[in-house]
Amino acid sequence: MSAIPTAKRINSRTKILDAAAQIIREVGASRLTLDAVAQRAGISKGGLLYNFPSKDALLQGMIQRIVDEVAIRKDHLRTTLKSGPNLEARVITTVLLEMREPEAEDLALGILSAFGENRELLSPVRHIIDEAYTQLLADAENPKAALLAWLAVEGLRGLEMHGLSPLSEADRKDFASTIKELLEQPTALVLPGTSSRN
Amino acid sequence: MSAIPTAKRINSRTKILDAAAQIIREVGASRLTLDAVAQRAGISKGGLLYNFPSKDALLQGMIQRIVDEVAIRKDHLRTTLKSGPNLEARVITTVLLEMREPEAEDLALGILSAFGENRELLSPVRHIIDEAYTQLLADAENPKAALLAWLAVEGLRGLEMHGLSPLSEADRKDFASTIKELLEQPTALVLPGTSSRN
DNA sequence: CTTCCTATACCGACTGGACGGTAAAGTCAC
DNA sequence: GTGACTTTACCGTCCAGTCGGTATAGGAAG
Repeated sequence: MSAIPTAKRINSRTKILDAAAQIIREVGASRLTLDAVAQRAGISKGGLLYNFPSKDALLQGMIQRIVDEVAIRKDHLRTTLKSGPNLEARVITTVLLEMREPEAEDLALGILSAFGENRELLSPVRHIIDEAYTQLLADAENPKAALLAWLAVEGLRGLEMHGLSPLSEADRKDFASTIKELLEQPTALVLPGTSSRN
Repeated sequence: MSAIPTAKRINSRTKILDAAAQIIREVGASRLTLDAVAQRAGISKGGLLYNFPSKDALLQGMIQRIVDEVAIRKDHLRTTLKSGPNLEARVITTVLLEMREPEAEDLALGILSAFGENRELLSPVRHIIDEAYTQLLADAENPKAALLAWLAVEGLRGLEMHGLSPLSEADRKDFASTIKELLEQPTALVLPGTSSRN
C-alpha cells in the first residue's frame, strides 16, 4: 500500500515491530496496546499510526514478518540438511522445533495475538501451512510418517506456546531424536493397512 | 465463597456458562463481554456478576467445566475401549480427536479465550495435561509411539482450533486410523536407538 | 395467619478508565 | 517550500465493575 518506503520509515517500522513483539513476549497479547507499543518503540502514538494506520495493520505486519522469517529458515535448511528421504518433513519439523529459541519465540505468540481479534489476519499463516502440507506429502517417502512427525512437532510447539508442555528438557531432546529417526528411516513406521499408498 | 449453592443458583450458573460458550463459538472470545453474556443468558448484568463476581471468575468457571467434562469422557473411554497396549494413549487421543464435535468445540476456544487475558487461568489445564502425560508414559507399552501419537493428535487439534488444518475430511480419517494402528500395534514403530528404554 | 426480619437471587443505571483512532500543528531534509 | 515523518492534544466508544434498589421465600414472634 505504501508506495515508496524510505529508509527512515523502514527503520521506524522495524523498531515498532520489535517493540510489539517484545511487549507480547513480556506481558502478553492482551496488553498489546498502541500506546504501549509507541512508548516501547520510543516513538509517539501518532508516529506509530502513521506507519501502521490501524492496529490490525500492525498485527498484519507482525505476522508477515514472521511468515517471511519462516520461509527464509526453510530455504536455508533445505540446502543445509543432508538430502535424503522426507526432506520437506525434516525441514518443517526442524524449523518448528527450533522455534523455541528466544529470538523466534514471539512467533507463536504473535500469531495467537492476532487470531483473537481478527481471524482473517491468520490467512497468510493458513497459506504457508497449506503449502507446507502439500510439499510435505509430495516429497515424502513415507507420507504417513511425515504427517505424523509434522503434527507431533506442531503439537509440541502448541503446548510450549501456551506454557503447557509437560516435557522436561531431556524428554524434549528424546522426542526430537524420535522425530529425526522416524523421518530418516522410511521403514521406522510399519503399519498393517496401506504401506505406501499414493 | 458462597456457602450452599441452591438449585436455583446452579441453574443460573449453567445458563450463564452455556451462554458464554455459545458467544465464544459464534463471535469469538474478543466479543465475550459481560453484557453480551448476560443478555444471551436471559439475565441481567447484575445477576451475572452475582453468580460470577468477576470476568476472570467466569472464565475460570468455563475452564473448570471443560476440564471436568474431559475427565468424565476419559473415565468413560477407559472402560469402553477394549483393553490392550497403550490404553491411556488411546483414551487421550480418542478424546482429543472427538473434541471437534459441535457440543465440545467450544472447549478449545474457551481455553484460548482465557489464556489471552490471564495466564494463570490455564493452571487447571496444565494440571490435567501433566497428569495425562504421566499416565500415558506409565501405561505405555511403547512410550515413544504413545508420545508421538498424543502430540500428533494434539497438533491436529491445535490447528483445527484455529481453523488452520489443511487436512481434508478423508485425510483426517486416514490420520485417525494411523494413530489407532500405531497405538494398537506396539511393533508399528521401530526405531534404531533405544527400542524400549526404562 | 399475619407481621416483621433476614438471606438469597437478581436488576439496571451509572462510572471511570482504557484504548483505538483523528486532526492540526510542528520539524527536518532536500 | 514541499513532502515525509512526527508530535501533542483530543474524541468517542467500549466495557468491567459498582451500587442502590427490588422481589421472593422462609422463619420466628405475636
